[in-house]
Amino acid sequence: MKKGKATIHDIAEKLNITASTVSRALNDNPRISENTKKQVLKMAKQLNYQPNHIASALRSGKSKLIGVLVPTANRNFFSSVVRGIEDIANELDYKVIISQSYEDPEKEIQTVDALLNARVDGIIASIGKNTENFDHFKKILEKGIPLVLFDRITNELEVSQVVIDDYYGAYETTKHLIEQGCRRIAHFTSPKKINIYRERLRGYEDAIRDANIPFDPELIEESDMQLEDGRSSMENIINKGIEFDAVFSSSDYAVMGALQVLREHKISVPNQVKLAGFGNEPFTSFTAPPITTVDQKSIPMGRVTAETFFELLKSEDKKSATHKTVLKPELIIRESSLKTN
Amino acid sequence: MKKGKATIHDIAEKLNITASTVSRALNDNPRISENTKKQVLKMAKQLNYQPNHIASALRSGKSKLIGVLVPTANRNFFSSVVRGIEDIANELDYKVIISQSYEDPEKEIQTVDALLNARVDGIIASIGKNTENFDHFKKILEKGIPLVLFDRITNELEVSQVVIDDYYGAYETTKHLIEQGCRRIAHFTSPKKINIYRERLRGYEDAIRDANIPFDPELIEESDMQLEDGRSSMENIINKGIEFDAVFSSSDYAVMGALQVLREHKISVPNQVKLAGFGNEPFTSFTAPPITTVDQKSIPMGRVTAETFFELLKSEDKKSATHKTVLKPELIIRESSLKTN
DNA sequence: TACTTTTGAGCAATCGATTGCATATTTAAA
DNA sequence: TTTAAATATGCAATCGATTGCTCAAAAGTA
Repeated sequence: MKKGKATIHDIAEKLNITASTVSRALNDNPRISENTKKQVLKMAKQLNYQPNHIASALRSGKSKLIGVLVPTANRNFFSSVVRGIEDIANELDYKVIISQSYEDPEKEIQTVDALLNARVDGIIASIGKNTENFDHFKKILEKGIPLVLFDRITNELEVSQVVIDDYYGAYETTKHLIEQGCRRIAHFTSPKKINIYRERLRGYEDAIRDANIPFDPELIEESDMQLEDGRSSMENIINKGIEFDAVFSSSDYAVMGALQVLREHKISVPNQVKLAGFGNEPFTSFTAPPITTVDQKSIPMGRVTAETFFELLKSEDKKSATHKTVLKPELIIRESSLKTN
Repeated sequence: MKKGKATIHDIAEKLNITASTVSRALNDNPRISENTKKQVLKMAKQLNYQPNHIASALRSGKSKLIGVLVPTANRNFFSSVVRGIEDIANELDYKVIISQSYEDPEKEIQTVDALLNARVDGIIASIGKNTENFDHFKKILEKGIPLVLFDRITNELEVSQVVIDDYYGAYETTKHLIEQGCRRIAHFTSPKKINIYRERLRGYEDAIRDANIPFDPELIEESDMQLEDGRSSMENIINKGIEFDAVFSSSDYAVMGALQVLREHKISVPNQVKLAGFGNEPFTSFTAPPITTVDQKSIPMGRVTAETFFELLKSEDKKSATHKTVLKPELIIRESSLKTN
């Protein structure tokens, strides 16, 4: 029984062959006879041999580890994407290392470094919302290490990316609100320069214009989009006496804040004001009334991201293997946005 | 610039010393002179040296990797614990590998094996609710690999564990409902033989008895505790015509289901029936009315679990370093359980 | 029978860092 | 001045698996 770990050398010794032969047999190398392979496999089982991935990683340069970098692990969207990634990675015998940037650019840089140090075979990331310099991501690319971005992306990098069609999601949502009779739709967005909010705003604007409704900048509220921010935004609009009959928020949390404030002001949803959010956070279906929102397809996004990643990993020419996938989000219509006959 | 990666040998060559000296210098070994250390550090920076953790792991037998096994990564409670673990692990230069068992005992076994194969330095796990055989965990212990369990534990294993005081949480919640005037409190629980539901049931029963309220088995509903299950349980009770004035559910999801059904039956919460859940899932504060629940201290639990883990890792004698931490949960009282004057 | 191929395995170097055991150089003590 | 004790490095093996190159034996060809 020894110290517990059997190595290829132990197998080799028992069988009176060399470790190289054992290694080749285990890797099903055609240069080894069937007979030898059979014996090796049998002995491996008998000795309860477990390959040492670390040794193999050192020699082969492949760690079978993927680094996943998300702003925070405990947000439903991100943890669901991680789940999707892990689903696929495990099927292919890869392990997922998870790290968080906490939306802090400094920490994001360190974390990328740490992942690189851990010798991951590649990185999947969603960019923190305060990140404006992308040198740390460029560094990954320069090292020839596969990189795939999802959801929070940037155009400054030539990388594979997986996103949902934020523009479409926002356009459809806004259109839906208009169809329900709304003409003065407030929009909550973020001043942050990240793709998702920008695209959603664009979708909102276009839908408004296409319906020949004048765009009123007074109806746009910028904030950090947390629940509290949504509350303030709503209060702002109400206090300024701005006329509005709907709120379309780029974040479910912010729209939740709006709902609370409306309740407090005894403004009825959806009778007087209709609401829609974005993200399909679990809670949106549990509120009273349930909130209309846009599903971001988080688990599929994780799976597609992982698939994109492994394609890239296999490809010879990283450059030309770069491509962008756009998933269609789904408008989930619930009571908060429905016309009350 | 070479191929990009500088090794200790490159540093050694430039400085006309040996790799051993460089290695010692980088590890701040007292046997190396301050002067040499300074030079090595300087050259390391100059060559942009990044230590190869894989090589170090192979030689030292320490991978600086922790395996974290959870039923599913995208449940708020688990992802928050993972976040807490990651917080601490990162401070100590450890990386976290995450894997999921999907509540499937078979998959759980495979996953443990995979983590062991990845040569993690230790494992932190929460047991799947269908797991009844613990041999795979015993195997971890037999190999002398540190193991810490959190939340979903078992008494069949002599390991360090971190849990909340489920009994206390349930007792306090039930007591609170009684204080609000309830006498016929239904309890939703699971038939699964796992510690958390058993303890919560015990807390419920004791609180009832201590208040001299007769225990009525008709008020106990067993299910898998998902939202749909909560709905059925509530329907059951209503349809059977069982008298009740409160529901205390061991799961927030199930109590959410109950709330929906009560709404549909036009039974007013908290006027006619009071509600309390367990878990403090984010949505519970967003419902109408907001739901009273028990906070499980997920992020602290993650941090404490990680701390327990690292203590164990450092300790010489794994056996005696085994200990159990019990965190106090917090009853979060919200409108759903409050007496309406 | 003599010569070329094919097949199956072994040898030894390698991946990069670590570490027990020398060894050389100083410094301190006798 | 001689010897003992520190101090600073070097040497070489090691962790376990992989792989280019070499070589012997068996099979095929002329």
